Amino acid sequence: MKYNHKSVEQKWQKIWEDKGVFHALEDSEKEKFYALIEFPYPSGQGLHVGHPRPYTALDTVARKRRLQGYNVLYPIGWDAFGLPTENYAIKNHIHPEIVTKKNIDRFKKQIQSLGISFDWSREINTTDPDYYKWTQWIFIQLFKHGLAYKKEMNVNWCTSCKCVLANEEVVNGVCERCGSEVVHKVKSQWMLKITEYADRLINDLDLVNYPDRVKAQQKNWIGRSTGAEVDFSTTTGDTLTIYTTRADTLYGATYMVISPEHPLIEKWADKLTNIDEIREYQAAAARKSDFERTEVAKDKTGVKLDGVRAINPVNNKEIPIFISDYVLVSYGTGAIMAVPAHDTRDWEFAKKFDLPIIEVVKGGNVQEEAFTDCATGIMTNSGMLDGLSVDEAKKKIIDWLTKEGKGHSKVNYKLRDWVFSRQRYWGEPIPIVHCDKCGYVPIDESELPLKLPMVESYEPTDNGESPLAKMTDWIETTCPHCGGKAHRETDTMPQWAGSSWYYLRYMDPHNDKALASKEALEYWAPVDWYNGGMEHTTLHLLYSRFWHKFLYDIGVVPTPEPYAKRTSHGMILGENGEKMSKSRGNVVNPDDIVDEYGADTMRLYEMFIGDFEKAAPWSQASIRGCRRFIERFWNLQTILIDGDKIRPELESAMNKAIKKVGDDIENIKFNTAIATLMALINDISNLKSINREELRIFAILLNPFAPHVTEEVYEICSLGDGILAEAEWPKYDESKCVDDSVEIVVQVNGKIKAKLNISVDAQKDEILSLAKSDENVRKAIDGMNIIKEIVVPKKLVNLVVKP
RNA sequence: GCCGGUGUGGUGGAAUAGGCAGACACAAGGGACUUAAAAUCCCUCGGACUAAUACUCCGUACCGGUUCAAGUCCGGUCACCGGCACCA
Repeated sequence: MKYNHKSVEQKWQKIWEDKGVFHALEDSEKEKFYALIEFPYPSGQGLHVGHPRPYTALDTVARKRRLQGYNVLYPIGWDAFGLPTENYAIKNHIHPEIVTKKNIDRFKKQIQSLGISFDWSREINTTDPDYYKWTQWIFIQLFKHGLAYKKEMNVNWCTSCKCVLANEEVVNGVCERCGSEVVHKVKSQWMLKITEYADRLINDLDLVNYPDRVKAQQKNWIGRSTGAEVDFSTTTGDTLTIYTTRADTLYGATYMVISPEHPLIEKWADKLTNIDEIREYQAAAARKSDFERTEVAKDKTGVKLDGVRAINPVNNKEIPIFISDYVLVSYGTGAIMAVPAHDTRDWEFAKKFDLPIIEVVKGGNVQEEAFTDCATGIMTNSGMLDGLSVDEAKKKIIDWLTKEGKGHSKVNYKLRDWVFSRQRYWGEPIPIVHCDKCGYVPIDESELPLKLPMVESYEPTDNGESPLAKMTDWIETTCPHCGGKAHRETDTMPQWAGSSWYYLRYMDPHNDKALASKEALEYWAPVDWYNGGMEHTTLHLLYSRFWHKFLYDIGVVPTPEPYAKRTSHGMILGENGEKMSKSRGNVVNPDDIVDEYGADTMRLYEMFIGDFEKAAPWSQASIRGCRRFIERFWNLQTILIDGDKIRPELESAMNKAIKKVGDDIENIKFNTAIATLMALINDISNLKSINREELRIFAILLNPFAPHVTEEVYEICSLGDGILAEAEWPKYDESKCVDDSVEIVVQVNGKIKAKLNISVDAQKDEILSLAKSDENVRKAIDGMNIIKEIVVPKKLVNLVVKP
């Protein structure tokens, strides 16, 4: 009896669709379970085998939860704004809307062939005006609350995309998307004040169940540090404020460094005798691209400011001031006190410019290298701080500075505000107009959505303006505030906008009064389980937590965090162990696998391939093992016998399997869950028979992984009215998970000498005497003194002997 | 440099809370069935020493430690992967 996956899979997919069995229920009394995968970007390349890994994983969880009686929401949609589509549209002279539709159709067909239990009635699309209406609405709320502002600033500019990038989108000095060079440009940009939420984005990580590596990465990115701001007076009478985390080393400051962009330089220009040299250094620093700036192991460079000196507030000593690009204008105050004895960068600089190095913390040899250990050092050469530990000294000096009005404690973050404008066509228009009289004014909410106008050309402009800037008809409008002449914002939102709140829309996707109804939000929020890639940890995941917290603050959503639990899948690599990509020629298309082996085999293999959280190379050969397993399951029909109870010979194995498979699915150990089922089918094959109850349970356990073939067998063998229709996830009996007898290992001095089958409830003495009576053991202990006897019930015996 | 992670057979990978290393698969080799092949079924499968599936020894990146017992815990080293990177 050959298993025909094509007809069986088509049959069940049609039944599921016709009956709408995966539609989440409104107004249900049942407990809810909201599972979420990161919605895909519908690229022109179609799906590759990496996409279904997370989809299948949460599908397995979702299907199991349905069998456990939950009202499950497992939705999908399309994150469809973005550059590749736009670039394709430009090249082929097709409107991006048409390209998007074509790509979505293809993705949808491919995903549907896998039999994932998505609720397609809630499908969303970020480029749909009915959807981006609410993206724009959120932006307006951000604006009204002062969290969106426009600012002239130095931005990252991708030379190939011709578009600004957020800090998060610059990787190793190049564009995250296309790998092209990123340069600095001064432009007026829309910004979102994510920094206002920095503390809560760190602290509230305690409220959620994320993997430690995700939490660590987010904390790292936000980069909170606690230190102090200290005011140094200068010989010009100006105050130079610096930020430091080592206020304790204030007596060791032998010079100051300010960034090349520091505003005091302009102020001091006529007092500086070497201003030409300084200007030259400033210009050189400005010319550097991000790539050059981030290059490692650079030599320290800088120029001394001749004509101005700073005064150390603790001892009134005059010290020189330098400019150097190792001090960043965008962090702290853009100025530092340099303590070469206790900071490696300052040490390098001091050695190069031959500046004094004064030890103020004992414990190292500061002439050889900077001593940066805070834990063990004792203060010295530090007046009032002498003899204190570093921690004590920090506290004392900050108290002193505060009292004297010369400084105060201060928290700083590496996180910067989010650069939110893009000079491209295929994104949400920013719903703001500029009026000469009223400034920036949001359009009236009743005017939403502000639709993208049809344009002739989506080509980005070389002068750095959005393609929309050429649309004079569209740009010219009236001010919603005063009715006077105004013009529209021509930049669009970044791709991250639509994905920052999409999980809310799934809860109530067709609502035209609100982004989702209060009732839907109350019932479904938060997302119970969100799986996604590690690459989104400091981008999408952080952005969406920020937006959610804002929506929480203005009373739109009922929970402080969007996602209760986060898991992360590893990448599926090509057969050669490298990342799958078109250029490497190692891309595997899931369509071919589904066609040849079926969706169930494909799903099973994706889950069996290895630890879900780790990367795993694809192996065409290994798939066959999964197909064999499906066929062995299918062929259980041929050895089916009557019986409505698990037979004693399978009782322990089946109870253990129910327990193990259930636990493993919850703990994302899908590979061992499947291994357990494979081992169970081996046991069953050895018995050469399976009864109806055993087959029924086996089919239900396998169903979340291989939903088609299990339903088919369930139906053919008349095991019930259908797994989805009526089956419940089986329960196990803990008392039946143990065998009557267990194998006990007998060791002598830690070496295995025998294995004994002993009744589980055998007592210590009994086990010992049985162990000692084994012939091999007797030989090993003969003529020796037993000095220790270790008995671990149900596990082992270890006899420690000496001659 | 800092933060996080990983290192186990020919391969992918197993091994609650320190207790039989290699589950479950793939590949390989041998056999059965077959005119033949495919499919299926059975056997072998870390290494050394062996006639042996008998003994014994070695073996979880490397060095050392704790323990009756270490892939697992501790200290150190190396390699690789991911993130951050002159953040004061």
